[in-house]
Amino acid sequence: MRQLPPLAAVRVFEAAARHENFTVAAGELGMTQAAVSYQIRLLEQRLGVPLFRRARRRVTLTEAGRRAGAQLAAAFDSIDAAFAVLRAEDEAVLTVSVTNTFANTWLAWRLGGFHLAHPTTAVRLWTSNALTDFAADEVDVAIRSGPGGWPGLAQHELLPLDFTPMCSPGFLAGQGGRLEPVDLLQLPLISAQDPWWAQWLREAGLDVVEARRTGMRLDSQAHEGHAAIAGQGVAMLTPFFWHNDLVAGRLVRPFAQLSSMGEAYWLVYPEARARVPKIRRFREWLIEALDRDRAAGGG
Amino acid sequence: MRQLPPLAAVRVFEAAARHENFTVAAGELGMTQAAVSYQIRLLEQRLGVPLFRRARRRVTLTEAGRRAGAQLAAAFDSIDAAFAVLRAEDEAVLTVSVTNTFANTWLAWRLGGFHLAHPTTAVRLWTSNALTDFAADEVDVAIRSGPGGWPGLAQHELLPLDFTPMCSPGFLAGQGGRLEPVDLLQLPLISAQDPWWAQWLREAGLDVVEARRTGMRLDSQAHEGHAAIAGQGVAMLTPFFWHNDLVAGRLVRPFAQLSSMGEAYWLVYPEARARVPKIRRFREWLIEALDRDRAAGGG
DNA sequence: CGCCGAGCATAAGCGTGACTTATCAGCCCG
DNA sequence: CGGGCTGATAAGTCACGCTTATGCTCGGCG
Repeated sequence: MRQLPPLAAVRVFEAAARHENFTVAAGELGMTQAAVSYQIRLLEQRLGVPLFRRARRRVTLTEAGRRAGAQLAAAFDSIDAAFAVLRAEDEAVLTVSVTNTFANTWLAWRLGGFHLAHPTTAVRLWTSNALTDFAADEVDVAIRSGPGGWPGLAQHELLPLDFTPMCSPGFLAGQGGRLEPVDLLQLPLISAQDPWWAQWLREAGLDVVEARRTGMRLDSQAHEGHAAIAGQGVAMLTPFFWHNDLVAGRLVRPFAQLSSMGEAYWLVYPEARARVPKIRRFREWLIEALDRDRAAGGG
Repeated sequence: MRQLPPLAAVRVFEAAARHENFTVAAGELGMTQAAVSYQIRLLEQRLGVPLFRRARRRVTLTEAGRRAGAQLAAAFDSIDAAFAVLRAEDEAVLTVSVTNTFANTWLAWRLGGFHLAHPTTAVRLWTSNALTDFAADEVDVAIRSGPGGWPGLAQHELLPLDFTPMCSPGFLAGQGGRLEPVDLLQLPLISAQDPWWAQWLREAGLDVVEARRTGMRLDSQAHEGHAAIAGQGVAMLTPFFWHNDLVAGRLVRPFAQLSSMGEAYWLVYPEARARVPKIRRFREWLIEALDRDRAAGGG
């Protein structure tokens, strides 16, 4: 029966022994010098043997420490090797399946921040509006809209998918500078067949019998928004995605009413991979970046 | 740069892989089955790979798990070996230097409990009234009386060393059934030269000019107490040590006054060995056993 | 000679995640 | 069909590993 010391302390000692320098070891392990000092002392007290000699503002290994350190380095290499085969997959590349809209209006502009925070992990964006088959597509995480509740997937709600009509300032001026909901029935609506229109108009008190089939139909809110900016009509957009364009005056939002179909944007990935480091890092960065944006007043 | 999973989880997995049984692994590691299940799941989520197949009320290793498990077993053996040389000292024997008094009146009667709790650690008692040289005597821990404050030693106060006169019931009857402090000056005092007598009598309001040199002198409270039980006179004893004899009526305590010279009994050992497992186990058992005794009303 | 920076030790305080307890669910067996 | 093994799961607790802040010592340098 083995009688191992606490492995956290052992790991710290191995790093400290390699460098013969607590501060450097702390840096390697991503912790503070004080923590290293603490763990080493713990281990020494447990063994009853000094592992380092403290002298003149520096530490040197004792003979006992040197021998143990060398053997531990090999042991940890072995542990590392044991798991290396299991994570044969590329830890350096994270593949994100993401809708066109989210990629264009938000993610592409922020991804630099992730790379700054985690220089060793490259992100590959895979824009697709279809639901992801994680196994087949070699996708690590997906950003999707929907009602949530996918089985076998961990999910994090990113933002509620609400919407309101928007158009270009020029377009609005052409309509006399202001609009009532009822006016929309006469105006060119971008992707008018989208159920969002019916929902919003219904909530505005207008009884819409049938969806209008006329006008342009685009397959992504990103395109719809750009069409609206170009003055082609009124688009039903999610304010969060168009915050910058609203602030910059490229888009205006004639109505306060904000509707929703109960959907949201989600970050999802297989539950079984919830703690894969690259996935965890991306999740934490994404949620924090969104929080920051919300605190700053929108997208 | 290595990218190791949390080592606590790795250690649990190694044991679980060896047994292919979470409950048994939990037993080996001294934790609950729930904890093992938790750690395995953590590890699997981190690797993104199932290590066990759950089927029919039992777990079997997956191929990935089997390979990793085998390699980990070797790695932990290596870690164990790295420290084995350092703890060349005998983990199976704990040497306790202890005063005659404490050994006879308390420790010897309780030691069985320690052995029950820790069957693999044998305790060797080394009774000696001299202060211990831990290095020279190959003593692990010492139980000593004194004022405390030894440099380089960790210390735990066990009990205050207070004292009061005691004698046998027969002896007391021979004196008319009750005593006043002043009577003591005429009676045979056991180890009358002991400064405890002067201290107690002074606190009782009697001015003792010189220590009495007559009567028997014994070198240990254990012997003094037994002499008192034998009716040889009045001894100055620590109630905690003689609780059983007081309850059983072998000794009586004529006075409520309890004096002290500010000393106490201490458990001490070198600070550098504070976390050596056998020392830690003994410390925890000893302090708990004393607490239990105190809760039960004395030694 | 005195100041500063590098390096480790130490104290205090905090947050979290590794545990425990309790319960449920599946399966085997008598 | 119930009892006795398994493991999974949920909730709640507590230890302890970590951070922050500070002190100390030593060496280098102007």
